[in-house]
Amino acid sequence: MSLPPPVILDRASPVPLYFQVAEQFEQAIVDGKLHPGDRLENEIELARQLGLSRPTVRQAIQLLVDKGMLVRKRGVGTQVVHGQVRRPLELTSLFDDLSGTGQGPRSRILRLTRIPADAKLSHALRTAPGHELWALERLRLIGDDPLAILRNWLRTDIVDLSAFDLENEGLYGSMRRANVSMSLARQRIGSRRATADEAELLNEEPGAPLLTMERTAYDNEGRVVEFGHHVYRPDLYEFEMTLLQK
Amino acid sequence: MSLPPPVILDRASPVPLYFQVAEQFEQAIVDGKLHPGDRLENEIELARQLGLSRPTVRQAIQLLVDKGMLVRKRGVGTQVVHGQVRRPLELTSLFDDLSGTGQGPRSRILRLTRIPADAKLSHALRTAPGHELWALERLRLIGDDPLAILRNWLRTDIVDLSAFDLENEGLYGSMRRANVSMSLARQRIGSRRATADEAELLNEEPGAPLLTMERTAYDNEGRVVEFGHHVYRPDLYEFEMTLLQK
DNA sequence: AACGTCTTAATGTCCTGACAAACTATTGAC
DNA sequence: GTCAATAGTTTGTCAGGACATTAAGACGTT
Repeated sequence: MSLPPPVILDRASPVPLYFQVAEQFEQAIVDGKLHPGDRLENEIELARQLGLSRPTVRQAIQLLVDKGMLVRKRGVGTQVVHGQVRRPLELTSLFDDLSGTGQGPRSRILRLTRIPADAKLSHALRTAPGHELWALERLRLIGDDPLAILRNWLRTDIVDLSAFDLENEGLYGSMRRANVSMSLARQRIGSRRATADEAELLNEEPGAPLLTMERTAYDNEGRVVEFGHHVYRPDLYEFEMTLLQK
Repeated sequence: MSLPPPVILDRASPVPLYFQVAEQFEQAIVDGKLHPGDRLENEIELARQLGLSRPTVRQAIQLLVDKGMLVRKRGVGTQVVHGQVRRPLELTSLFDDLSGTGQGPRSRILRLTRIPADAKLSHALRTAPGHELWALERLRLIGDDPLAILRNWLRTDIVDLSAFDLENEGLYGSMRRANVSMSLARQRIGSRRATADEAELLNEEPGAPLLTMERTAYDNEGRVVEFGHHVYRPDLYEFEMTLLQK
């Protein structure tokens, strides 16, 4: 005897039905109502219970399969994955999430100025040399401990920045408000020694190892909208990610 | 006037039709027959030209959208993405690819022994303390330059390892031959100072920064099948990845 | 030239239906 | 008890269809 599917559908909602189903199954997994190893009802039975078509149910399940939360096997069924995937590294997580709860990370703006692009920046941002850019530099802290130095450069003709907006909505929020959409970003994670300035800002010794992350973000038209270079104290930070077999 | 779709379907093939379509579109993008910014025929017309149903064509397109090669927009159409995604970091790329071509990286086995699991390893591999493990340590080189020290631990009851097999097919190949399938892996990328031993092996100064990567791989049943800890010379290596907007 | 409206184009969502393939369980023969 | 064959279960693939929503272009008016 299996549980009814933990789903209540709202056909009046603008949220697609397949998405509602996926979200509620995901919530059931996260909440512990569905446990690793649990098997779902077969697709035809699920569709019948939910009053949906089988393709719609399959589409919902596929979303969770893509997220690594469910696994399907022909002739066997659909099962909640053992060892749940933690939230994968996503585009927006590259920007500071000013959730403001508890003792989470926060950022202090060190500098926000307009500069002409030098050769390196004009190459990274695909602009003409001398093109005007925002140069944003922030110190990221956990409590009173410095965690990272975040440097970002953006074209001034794409987005307007102010210290006030950055404090309230973060860089990503400012870009979204300027209707700058990002569809993909390339990043490289590496390591090097801290410079004297970085060491001082991060309370490290000069020459101490730093974890580095350099990123170029593109919009839907393939234009570079942002270039960033971050350095982190490796004793306080590491990049965690989940890889799925394709 | 648009080009015919670059697709030849083989209905006798065991490869699903949607997959054939996706593969051949992808090939056309990679080969330059389709350029960034190019728009595909609309779905209905594509389906007609290919003699397929629209859902089948949509499934093929969705594969390439998920790979970040195509982008769709309601009311507008489907377009080849500007700024193609490079091959994303995948599970198997974590293991050495002994492609043996040119001056690619190669590995020298430093040690392959059976050891009883200590507390840390039994925790990482979810075994009882004392459980027998393979301890594999390799030095990875580019030409004559040491690049990385790769350490991996696996349960001896899951896979058999030999220096011969590792030289010929790599760790991943050995696991595949033992029917060990991995569906996901968690990894953390960080940085720390080199120990004296590591520094000597990597031709670095003691205390030099190293880029580190720790990984736990799981099979389809959620069991830990491998635990690895790699350290890289950051002047010779960085992790590069592409993130897609979800 | 700018703006609003309408039409057209294309994708997004959802449905019904059928058959194939892989996996598991059952049954019968030896 | 073992093995092969068969049946049952479930997902995978594919087809055809309809309506909704979003986006862009054309056209008329100011």
